[in-house]
Amino acid sequence: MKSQSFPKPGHDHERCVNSLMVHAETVCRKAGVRLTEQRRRVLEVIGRSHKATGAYDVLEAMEIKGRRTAPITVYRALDFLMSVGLVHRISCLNAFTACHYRHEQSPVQLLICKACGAVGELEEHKVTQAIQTAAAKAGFAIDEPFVEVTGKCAHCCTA
Amino acid sequence: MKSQSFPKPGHDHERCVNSLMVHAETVCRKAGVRLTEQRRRVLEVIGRSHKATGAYDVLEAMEIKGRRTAPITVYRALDFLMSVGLVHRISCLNAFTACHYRHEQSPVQLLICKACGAVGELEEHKVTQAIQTAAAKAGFAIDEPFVEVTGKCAHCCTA
DNA sequence: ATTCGTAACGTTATATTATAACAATTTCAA
DNA sequence: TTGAAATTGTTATAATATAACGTTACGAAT
Repeated sequence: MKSQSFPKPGHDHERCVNSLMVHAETVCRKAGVRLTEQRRRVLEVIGRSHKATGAYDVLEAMEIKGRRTAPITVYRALDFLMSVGLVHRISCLNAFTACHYRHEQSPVQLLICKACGAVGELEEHKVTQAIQTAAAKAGFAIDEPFVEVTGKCAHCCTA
Repeated sequence: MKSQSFPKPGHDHERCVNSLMVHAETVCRKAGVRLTEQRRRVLEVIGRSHKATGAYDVLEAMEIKGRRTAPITVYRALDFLMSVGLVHRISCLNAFTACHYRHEQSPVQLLICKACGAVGELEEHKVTQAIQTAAAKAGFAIDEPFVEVTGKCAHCCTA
């Protein structure tokens, strides 16, 4: 799998999800943390699309026979998944997206298509470096750089 | 006033606020939009510090003799102020900060000090360009790039 | 100066997103 | 197997943001 990309419309998404879940197992095993049932379910729901998913959307999708779990359950799973780099938060939308690539933990740039809702993940070191340089000039020590770009993806541009 | 910077601790903040309000008048006059009393009050409150300010903090600060305006009033003013570039939204904090510089409308990078809460504003074209280049490679047409960097400011680093 | 259309604001209600606090359960290792 | 820590359940509530609709203020055109 590529280390960065925008999701192609019509790609084999089932493989995509399978790969995501297998990867998740690997990541958690290596880190010595537990990918529990709840966490797996939350990741599966978010991974079903490349779109931004709200916490309450996840909640709804996890509903079984009218029985829904509490919001806190989803938020706890999300916090865990973000801590291991399997999910990205999209602040400007108050939403989340699964990390479908292998850039675990390193800074990512998110591209958010306003037309189709898809979220692309980039890992451009030049962007990160430019931010690092700019921050350093101001004497600012970076903890985490969040880059979220709204716009129109290639597919929606041509369509 | 510099076009970009991190607020110096101990700077003359009163001048800072005065300058902000004068600038706001100018911007609005030029744009042919109205800096009404409510909008002015909201901007004044936000401009009082270089920190991130929540909408409900503004609400509280605007309270006169126990009488507070409705949240929507603040949000409407914030939407207006953002539309003319006098206020920046800080998505990762669900908060807002006054724009103390003169980079109206062009993309800005926000530096958020986790120690003292101060927010710095940069306008580094290299950052914007790096994002532009990266997005272009992915065929993505940028609408707006949000860059929010958390960390520790120069003053807090040495303190 | 009047009036008329639009922009701004007031008012009430509610939607959406996120967390607190504490009890019960599960897990894994000693 | 038992005890500490991690996870989850349960209930309640906090924090952030918007909808809908009526009223007022403003400014341009007559």
